[in-house]
Amino acid sequence: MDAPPPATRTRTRTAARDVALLAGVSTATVSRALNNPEHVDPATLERVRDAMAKLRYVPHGVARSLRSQRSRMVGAIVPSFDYALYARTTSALQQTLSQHGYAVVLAEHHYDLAQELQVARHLIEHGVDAFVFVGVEHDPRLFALLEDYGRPFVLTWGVDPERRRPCIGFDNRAAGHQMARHLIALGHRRFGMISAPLDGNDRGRERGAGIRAALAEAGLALHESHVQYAPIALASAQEAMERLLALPQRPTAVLATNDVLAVGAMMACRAAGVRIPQDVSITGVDNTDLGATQTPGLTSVRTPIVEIGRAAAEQLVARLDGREYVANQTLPFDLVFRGSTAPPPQAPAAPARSTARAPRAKA
Amino acid sequence: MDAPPPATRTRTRTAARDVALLAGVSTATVSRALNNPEHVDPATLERVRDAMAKLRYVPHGVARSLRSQRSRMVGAIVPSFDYALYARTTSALQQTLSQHGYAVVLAEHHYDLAQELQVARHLIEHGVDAFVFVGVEHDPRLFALLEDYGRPFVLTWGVDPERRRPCIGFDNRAAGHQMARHLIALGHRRFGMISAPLDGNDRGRERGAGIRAALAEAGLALHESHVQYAPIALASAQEAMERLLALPQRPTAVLATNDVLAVGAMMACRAAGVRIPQDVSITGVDNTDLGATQTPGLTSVRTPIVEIGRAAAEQLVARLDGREYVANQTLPFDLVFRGSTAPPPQAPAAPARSTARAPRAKA
DNA sequence: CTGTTAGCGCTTTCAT
DNA sequence: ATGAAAGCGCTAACAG
Repeated sequence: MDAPPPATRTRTRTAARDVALLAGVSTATVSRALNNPEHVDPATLERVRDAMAKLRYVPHGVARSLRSQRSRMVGAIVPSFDYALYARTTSALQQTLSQHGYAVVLAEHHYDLAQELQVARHLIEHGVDAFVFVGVEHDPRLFALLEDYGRPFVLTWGVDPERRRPCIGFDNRAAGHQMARHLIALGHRRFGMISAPLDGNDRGRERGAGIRAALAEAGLALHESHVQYAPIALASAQEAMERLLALPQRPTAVLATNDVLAVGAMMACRAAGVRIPQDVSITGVDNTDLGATQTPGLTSVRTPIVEIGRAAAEQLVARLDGREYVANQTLPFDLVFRGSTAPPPQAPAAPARSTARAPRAKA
Repeated sequence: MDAPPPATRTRTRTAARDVALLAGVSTATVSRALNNPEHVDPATLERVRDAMAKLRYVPHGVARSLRSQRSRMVGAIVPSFDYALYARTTSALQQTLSQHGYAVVLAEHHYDLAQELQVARHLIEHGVDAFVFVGVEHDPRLFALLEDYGRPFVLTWGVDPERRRPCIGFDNRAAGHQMARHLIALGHRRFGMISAPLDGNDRGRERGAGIRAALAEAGLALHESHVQYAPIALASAQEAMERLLALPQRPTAVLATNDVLAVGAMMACRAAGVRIPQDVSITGVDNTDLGATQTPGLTSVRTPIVEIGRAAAEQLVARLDGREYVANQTLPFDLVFRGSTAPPPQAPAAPARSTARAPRAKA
């Protein structure tokens, strides 16, 4: 229970004026020494720099921002940091931006697009120059706000097929589609799906859509009772899988729209004594360490987690500098096959349409 | 390959002056309506608020910062976001700060205390009001800098025994100590340790020290060949464990100073056909999902990941508001026992000092 | 190449 | 309760 003095910023810090005085120049020259050293006489430059060093001068970025209309801060608004994914993307973003002298202001919206709008407003108020968002779909008022305040932004983790706005991501639908194809090729015919709630999550929705499309193309039904929605957390995914396991026509393969959900499903199987992959195959998306280290390892989609962050940073820096940039980037992904997928218990090797049942040994 | 116009902040945004004009008041009153509404006549207040709404006025935080000497931004400088831990703490920090109108500026230093100093300097330049750091130990110049610029800060994830600076964390040494005690109590006598590199990581160092102390107190040796240092990543931990497994006197229990290292060790065991816990027990620290979901589950220490972030935010807000605050908080932790620990292969139930070997069945 | 001047948008005395 | 005026620290525009 300490009773400290209120946090006051006492002694005024050394300002450009102090440096100017010591170096015998004007503040304008101090400013130039910092921002356009090539326009300063080498001898003068040295005097100024000496003075800066002597006084340990740190420019007042806030004053600079007010005058120059640029804060050199970028807002990163992500759904959540609980899922390690966005933390890693943000880390890459931060590292790259930092190399260019930009700072990252962080905010979460917890899959609430209305809150995302609020948060963006706050960050504009705080003065950020540009934004990175996750997902392609947002509140129209968000785009209006960004337009109003002339803030460049880039959408990540998805692609806008119509290329209306700058996007850096990959084709989530294709990812779901390919994973479903993999299981179909293994001989599965009875599927379950564990999806993140669709609200405010276009990545999950696209992945699910890809899965549904692949099954439909193969003439396979995915009854809604075989689709479970669960918040992105192990416990809720586990419960979702329990419901799937309790189904009369239990699926032989369960596709989760991300690794956390998939691992939650694996936990449910372990608890229920259901063997993976002998009794049921499970797949995730994102290829996280969480999935890769399971026993058996989780078959997943390797998504460009770090590349997205880096590319987003580079695009924004280019734009803020008025340079050319590639507005839409579709990055590659690929499937990583591990032990969690195998042919179904009674695998119909033949491309039968019905739930055929021909006994077959598994690898 | 788009060639866009340079990102210009065109049309000057609506400022307090515009609101004042529309409401028929001065900018001073607009300011008061925002910051001291109780000092404004209710009727006037309403007019001003209407005008703000009509113009969708968003205050210019940068200008406000320059004038008021407070940016309402807090810098969070963490070692890395790759280890999900700090992301979760930062998430809690951000949520709490956000409720009080503060934004979080994020930076990593990758366990380089010199870079941490640099980064802090940058964030001061960007104008943050206060800082959160991870760990108790830092470059003395960092503290000098913070002192110079009058920036309050709180150190997290550790405790300063001498209570010289505000700290919110837990006793890492005790955590390591208790975990080692657990394994000793199970009958283990030959130990290995996988530690994060000690440089710039006082949490790891303290945990290791606690482990060493517990072993020493039990009269057990921990030869340096049985201590492996590995960067906090699965692959390097796996290699470290491989070295431990190759030892002539292979340990029956391996203590890792965090969950990532422990899981890496588990991977090495699986690859080598070494059974957990029958052949070797493994423990981690931090009780992450990564460890909890392994087969068998990882015995670990539940650390106050979220509480640290929340408490740090609350302390800083209190300080910045000039309110009282608790400078030093030691939060509790506890051990979580899972399947990765069991008595050693040939457990000497008796408190033997030598590497006795009496056959014994395991649970 | 360098200095002078003005002012970014806000808050804050100091009057009234 | 409200307004006028000053100025936070810097950079941009313009002279010279």
